[in-house]
Amino acid sequence: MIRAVPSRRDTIADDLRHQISTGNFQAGERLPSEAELATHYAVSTPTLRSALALLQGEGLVEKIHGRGNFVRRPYRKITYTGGGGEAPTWATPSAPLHMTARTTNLEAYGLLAALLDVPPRSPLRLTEVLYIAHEGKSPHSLARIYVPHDLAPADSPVRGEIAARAADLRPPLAEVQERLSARLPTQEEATVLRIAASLAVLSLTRVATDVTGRVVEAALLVLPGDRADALFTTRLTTEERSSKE
Amino acid sequence: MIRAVPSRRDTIADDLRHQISTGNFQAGERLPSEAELATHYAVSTPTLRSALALLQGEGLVEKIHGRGNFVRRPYRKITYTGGGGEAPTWATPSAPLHMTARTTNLEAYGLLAALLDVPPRSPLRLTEVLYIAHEGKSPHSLARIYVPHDLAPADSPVRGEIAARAADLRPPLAEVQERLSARLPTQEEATVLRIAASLAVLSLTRVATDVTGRVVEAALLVLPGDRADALFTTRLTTEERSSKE
DNA sequence: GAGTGGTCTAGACCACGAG
DNA sequence: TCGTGGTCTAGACCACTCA
Repeated sequence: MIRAVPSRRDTIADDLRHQISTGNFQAGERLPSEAELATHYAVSTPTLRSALALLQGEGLVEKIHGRGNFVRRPYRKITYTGGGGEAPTWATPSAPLHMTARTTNLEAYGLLAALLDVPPRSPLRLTEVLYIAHEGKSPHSLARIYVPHDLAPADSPVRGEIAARAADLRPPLAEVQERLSARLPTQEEATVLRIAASLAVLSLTRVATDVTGRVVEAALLVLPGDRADALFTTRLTTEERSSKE
Repeated sequence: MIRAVPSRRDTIADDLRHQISTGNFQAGERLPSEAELATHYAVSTPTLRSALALLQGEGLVEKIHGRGNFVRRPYRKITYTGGGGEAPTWATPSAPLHMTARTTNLEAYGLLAALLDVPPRSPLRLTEVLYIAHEGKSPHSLARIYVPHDLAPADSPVRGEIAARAADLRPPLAEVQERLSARLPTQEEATVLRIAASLAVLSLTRVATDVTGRVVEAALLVLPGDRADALFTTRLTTEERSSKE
């Protein structure tokens, strides 16, 4: 099942990976131009570019049009902590992420209406908050949070962290559903996050319901696969254990 | 930020997508050969192939070397249900998945040792069960489950479902940790699952601990992003709600 | 304007699958 | 053997970035 003759693309990608991992190419450094690399490896530019595309998909290399190919800094892996209730949505190992937020009011339609469990015919007024997390200068992840307009705080300033969303003046949460899938980013997401279109993202949809059964928040999160993962911890109560059969 | 002039690749991909969605190309059907398509769209073969690669990454098209490009059947989306305790790991909407399993004994090393929380120097004897779920004839997803050898059932036959793993003769579970990330498949995974190397997979690592704190199971699951997602439901108890500040 | 990556061409030759 | 996809070439021309 394994190719007897590895393709030139793979050979080149392996070599570049090795050179990056050994520090021959430093993090943040610009690689030689594609033309130079193609000459060095004695391949044509399309072949070399396909090798770079592999590294790009792994998040090792970032291409910037008109400037060059850059070795990405090793990531601080950020862990999204699921389970809704407890405090920190983001477990940040060292440096905190900087968030920018933009608030918009709109009406529920299509997917949003389904998420918020409102009839699509009688649209609900929503407050959308678009968060872009930054790690240093480069964007890290993306979150769109929708809250029914009457539950949104009257003032909607930029807030320091995603966890500090309007969770205070509402009935307590009763249930949080989080659905995760892996996919490639949309073109828009790839542009905003400055990631390759071939880098997988973790797409997370979170719906929070309060004790009255009303959906009080829906969130769409996009976490690039090379710098974020999600962790769910379930502690089983004795009742659950015994009901397991 | 949006390209004013869409590339030929995108134009062709859009057209093929449209033809597939309108049933002009039926599910399971073979597309015209790449040479024919290239002629039809008046582009060169590499350009046409890059358009097909997009559809492949979306799971709409399956390439089979020497045979052609085939329209994939629409997927039954399978939902992996997290949270460990409750019964069904897989929520299967209609047709159940068929599982094949292979049991091996080996020793914990590297990643496995870390997962099972044993010192890497004194390797632990493990039983590995490799599951491949099939939907009809084509592979669906992949699971590798590791259990300490002394906890594995003496007989290790092929079992009907993944949930029926050795969970009966052990101390009850106390905690389940599930870590999810999005990435591209390894070459091996792509081969086994017959998916494109560019189709994102959901990678799930599950570690179950019993009441004594011992790791009794580690599982590595690979769920292709086009046919599976994961769902976590958290019901908040009153204590958790009140401790939220 | 110089240098970079982005897209595309019009072929060539190789590897795989089925008859 | 024949038709398919897989890989690769050696350019061309366009678009973006920066000085």
